[in-house]
Amino acid sequence: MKLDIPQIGGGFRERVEAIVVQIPEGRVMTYGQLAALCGSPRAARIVGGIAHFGDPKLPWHRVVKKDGSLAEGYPGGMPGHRRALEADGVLFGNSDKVNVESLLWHPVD
DNA sequence: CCGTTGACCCTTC
DNA sequence: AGAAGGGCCAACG
Repeated sequence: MKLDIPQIGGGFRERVEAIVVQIPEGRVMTYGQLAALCGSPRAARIVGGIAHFGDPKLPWHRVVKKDGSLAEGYPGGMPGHRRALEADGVLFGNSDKVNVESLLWHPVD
């Protein structure tokens, strides 16, 4: 046990969740992108912690790494994460990564 | 207030 | 292109 991610009292976690819940289907975002939008571009790790202890109802499966690789902590590991993205309509190539440059979404869009 | 931790990111070999 | 190490920031006890 470590970072339990406390209740909504500061704003960082609330801000991140607010963005993740807005990610449309078939699109993906990077932890660094979310962190930057919330005000801390270097707090990508914090976003990851929120992803695990945050609201499971949010589409965390649409959040991937900067290079397009999937999260290892996701339920089921990379395969489980890949299935979730495919369910959203995201197609994978021969690699276990997604085309971030093409699927990367932005809240202003 | 200080130390520890993490679904990461960046630089370098 | 892949692997290894260090650093970053926010939150808990």
